[in-house]
Amino acid sequence: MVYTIKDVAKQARVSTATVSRILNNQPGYSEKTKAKVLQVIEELGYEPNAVARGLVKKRTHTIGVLFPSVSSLFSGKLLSGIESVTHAKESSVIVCHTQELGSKTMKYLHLLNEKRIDGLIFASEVLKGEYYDYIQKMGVPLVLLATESPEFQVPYVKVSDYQASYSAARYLIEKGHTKIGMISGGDDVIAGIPRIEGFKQALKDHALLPLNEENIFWGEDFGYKEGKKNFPFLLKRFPNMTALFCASDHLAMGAMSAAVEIGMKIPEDLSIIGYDNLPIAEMATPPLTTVEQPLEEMGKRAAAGLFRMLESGDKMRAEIMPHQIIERKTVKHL
Amino acid sequence: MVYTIKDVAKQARVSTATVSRILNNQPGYSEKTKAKVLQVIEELGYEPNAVARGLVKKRTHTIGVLFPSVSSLFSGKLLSGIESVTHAKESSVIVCHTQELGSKTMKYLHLLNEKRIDGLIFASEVLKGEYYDYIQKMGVPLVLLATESPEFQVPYVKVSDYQASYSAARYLIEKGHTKIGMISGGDDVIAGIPRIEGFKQALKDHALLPLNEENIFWGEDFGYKEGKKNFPFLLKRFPNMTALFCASDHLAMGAMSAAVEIGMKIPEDLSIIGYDNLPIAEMATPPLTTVEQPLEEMGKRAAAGLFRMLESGDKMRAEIMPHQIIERKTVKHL
DNA sequence: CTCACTTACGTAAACGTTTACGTAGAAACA
DNA sequence: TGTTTCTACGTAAACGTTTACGTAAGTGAG
Repeated sequence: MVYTIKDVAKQARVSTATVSRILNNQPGYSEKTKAKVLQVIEELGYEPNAVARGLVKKRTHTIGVLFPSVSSLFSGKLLSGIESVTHAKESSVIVCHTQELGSKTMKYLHLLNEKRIDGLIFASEVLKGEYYDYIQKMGVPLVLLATESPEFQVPYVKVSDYQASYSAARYLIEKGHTKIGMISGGDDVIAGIPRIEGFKQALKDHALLPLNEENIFWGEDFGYKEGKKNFPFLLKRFPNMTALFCASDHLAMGAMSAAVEIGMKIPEDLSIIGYDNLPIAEMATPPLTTVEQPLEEMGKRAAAGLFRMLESGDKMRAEIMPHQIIERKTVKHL
Repeated sequence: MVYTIKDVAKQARVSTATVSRILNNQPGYSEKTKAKVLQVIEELGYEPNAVARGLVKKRTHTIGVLFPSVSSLFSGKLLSGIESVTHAKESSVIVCHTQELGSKTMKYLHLLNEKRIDGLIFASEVLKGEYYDYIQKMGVPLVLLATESPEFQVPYVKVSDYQASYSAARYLIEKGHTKIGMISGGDDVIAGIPRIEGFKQALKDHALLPLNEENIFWGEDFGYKEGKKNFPFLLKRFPNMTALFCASDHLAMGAMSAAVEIGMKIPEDLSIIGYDNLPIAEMATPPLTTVEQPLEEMGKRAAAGLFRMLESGDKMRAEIMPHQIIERKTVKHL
């Protein structure tokens, strides 16, 4: 048997209004009735129905989070951050993994709209016009996480891919490297191009490389297999390379694996630096030097910003999170 | 402006009942009115309010999932499976990460109860009596995932830890090893003890080891650091070990790292087999041989079972999922 | 003692659906 | 033609809350 506010009211010989007031601690009752009502609540094990409450308050205390994939460490860390602040706000999060399929994304958006979520976090994927328009219609606050939108003005939380890549390259240069290669993860506007540009700029600023870009391999995605597959091609094009910047830790792991398979030693024969600082970076042999994105903190910030928008109504502004080089064992000082 | 069923009814000059019938395609209207209503819906961009619907139908099309941690690859894979079948059922999943804190778990349970979720998946943690009792009171179907309950009769989906560990040990034996060590991840009844017992039984069945268990190191948890920290202790106790079974891939990665740091070669000097087959296993250098748990499939099964219970009302029975040895490069044939 | 406030409630409408029940007209049948 | 059975709806209650509004009793000032 699950009880309602009416049962409580009846048992305590008061009206439902009074019970509701006590529950939401608003004024308008004596200490005596409060005690009585609380006692009845305790006895019955009554818990308010958030669905009914949501209906009248037009607030469900639920936010939606859209990820391309939910099973990667990357999403996991972001989600962990989001979830912890959301829970602290007495709310909960509905996760959706779109598998980067537009149709799935739209279907999720409709579902979330029907559920009348309070707000939305859109993570690590590009915000298409179709999505944006629909979210506008939904009328809920939106924040982008680990991505940004050149097209629409939407608050976001991310590190600067350009600057972080610049840092990675400069780090290698400071360690005495001059022949530096890069394996990129794609040509998307968010994480693809800026990382390449940051890398190139660092080399240029130190008057290092020719401009024909034979030292950059443009991959298809950011995965392990891609890194493993593409490393040999890059090496053939650029055989005297002494250091390599990979646009993700997964790519770096793949490249490292390919390198040791052909008998190279890391970091003696080749220095490698990754990007993300996923837990695997620490577990690699040797442990991977990489540039850290504070993923969990980013998730927290995004959620905190969303709740601020919800509560105060004013817009959140973009937050550029600091990145950081995590020095481990894959870069050799020449 | 967000429209309601009343707006649609008014515009289409019918009653809300008719609109509702059309929306839920129940009989009771002509093709002509249906067309008219659908047209109005289209024009207004009306979408039904799932909150109101949930209130009267007493079904929210939302399930809850409780994880100890949401940022591990392990949870990620499980969640991915759960999420995909849940979405196929037009439902959504609320994730909660308890951080293995009892107080947090109870708080989540209350939250989920207030939200009137339809069902609950409880993953990879032991189901305490307190939780079980409360969930019973909630009156929603429950399935355990990657865990089981010796105490209460609750359906679960998992591999047999005992058998999987037995297989791992037997695999090493078949490769000619006789001096086999193990690093365990704890002494809990679910994943700790059974893996140790399976391992011991395999050795016993092949008349291999003495019974004093100096070849087993009982760790505190299943993490990388624990593996790294404990490997040297085990090696000291059991110096002529040629093969090692670790109760998780993370432990194996840690042990591997510790081993190479003291100059050992894998698999020449020591063979290692892990447990889980997380993505990192493939990315390790050398790639880690391990026993696979089909995590994503397990997530799918658990969710599918939960929905079956919801729809048909009958109990789901426990499902033991098959495990499998994934042969990679960390085990040498003696 | 009267008047104005305040306190402590209760009443009932509203939130946006679904659905049991009722009914008018058409169709079918005898 | 009269009776019955469908079909195609409409009416209104119900789901479990919150909250605007009303009101009776108590309190304090003059």
